[in-house]
Amino acid sequence: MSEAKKDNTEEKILIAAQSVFIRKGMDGSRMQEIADEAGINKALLHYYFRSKQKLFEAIFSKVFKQIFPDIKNLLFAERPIEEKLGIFIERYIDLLMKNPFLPSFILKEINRDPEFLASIIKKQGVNPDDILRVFEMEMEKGQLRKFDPRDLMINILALSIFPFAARPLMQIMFFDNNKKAYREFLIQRKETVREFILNSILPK
Amino acid sequence: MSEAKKDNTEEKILIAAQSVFIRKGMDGSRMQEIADEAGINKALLHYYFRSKQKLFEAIFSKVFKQIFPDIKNLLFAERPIEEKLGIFIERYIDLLMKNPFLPSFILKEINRDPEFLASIIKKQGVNPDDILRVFEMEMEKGQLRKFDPRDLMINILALSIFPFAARPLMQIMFFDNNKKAYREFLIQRKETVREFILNSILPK
DNA sequence: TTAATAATTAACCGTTTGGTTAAACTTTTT
DNA sequence: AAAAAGTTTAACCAAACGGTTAATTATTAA
Repeated sequence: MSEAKKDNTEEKILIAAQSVFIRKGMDGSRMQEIADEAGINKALLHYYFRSKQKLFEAIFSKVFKQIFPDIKNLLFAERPIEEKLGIFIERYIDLLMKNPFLPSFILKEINRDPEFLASIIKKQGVNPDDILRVFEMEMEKGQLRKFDPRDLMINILALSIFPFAARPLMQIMFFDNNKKAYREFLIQRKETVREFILNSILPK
Repeated sequence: MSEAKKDNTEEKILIAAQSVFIRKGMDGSRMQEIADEAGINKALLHYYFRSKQKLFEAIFSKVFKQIFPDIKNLLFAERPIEEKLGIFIERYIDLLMKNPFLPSFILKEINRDPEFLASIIKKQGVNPDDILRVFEMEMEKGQLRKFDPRDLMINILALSIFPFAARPLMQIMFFDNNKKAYREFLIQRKETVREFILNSILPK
């Protein structure tokens, strides 16, 4: 029985596990529920991934990569910085609209087990310094107002991610719990955030 | 036995429950751990609060109130809007620095059980429309650039809350996991966020 | 002082949970 | 075709969990 079948089952498990973990987090998820959603026996989960922890680590690593979209190619391209930032923001919010549970999941788990997070980051060779250096270079060239590039990075992430992470609360408070209205708002927001960020960093 | 002793035990439970729930969330918390931290028998928890759910609701309601600080008095004061917003941002970030686990806790739980959240909001009579209306009035007076006041509100919250909610990740990525450096950054940020927001809304 | 009431605990209970085992079934190898 | 290896399942297990019970201790009321 082989690659074909094995891959198939393993993939069914990964898909189901991602769906459950991402919605309920490590603590809130049950192995039985994952097995049910994958349409297999619970023992099979342990046959493919020895423990809940191991299965979770596989999913978290996979999902974590998604939140670092293909930013480097974009960032090192030969384009004006305001264009690059605009494109990044739009793409990032698009990514989140397609994966609305992602922000809440990541925030939950990085707070639950920060040390595990640190080990993942090391393994993946994420290098934020490259990004910060791009900003610093633009500042020196006079294309950007001067300030701590980490603030800029965190501002971009905050403005993009927060409306998804806090969605239920925002939706109730400011949109009468109208799902469609909030969705429209998020689409609009791609432009709003872009303007907001660019307005704050371009030299007056 | 009475008020004195009863209050004392009840309060010990509330303090312990808040400490545990806020760090580990509903799913991650154990009644035994709360009992231990309160220095009492587990059965006492059920004697004072019938179930884990009930105890959690008591804590969540209490904590939830804290994230709506005394904003109304401030907002309806007779002051220039930029002054009011500046003060609000500073106070809010101060509040979060004193309660660093609050953002992650709230975000976790509003996503876990949004309907319970809705019921809490109703009970507490939070009225965000009042706030939005203040912004709209300032726009009509020409004191603020015109745009969706909900964006402004969400931007303020995002910029203030996100650095706390995503703290472990940000600290590792941008600060070499240096706790002190990140703390300094957050203190600085009170000013940064204020400038950032005001710069974005005051008429050019 | 004592009866009644409230607070507190140790021991227990049923269920759920992550995980294991041994057997059955399927595919591959010889 | 039969043995070996890999895959899948039903049944089971021990630990952890939220919650209950019955008895004990402390406080209040008579």
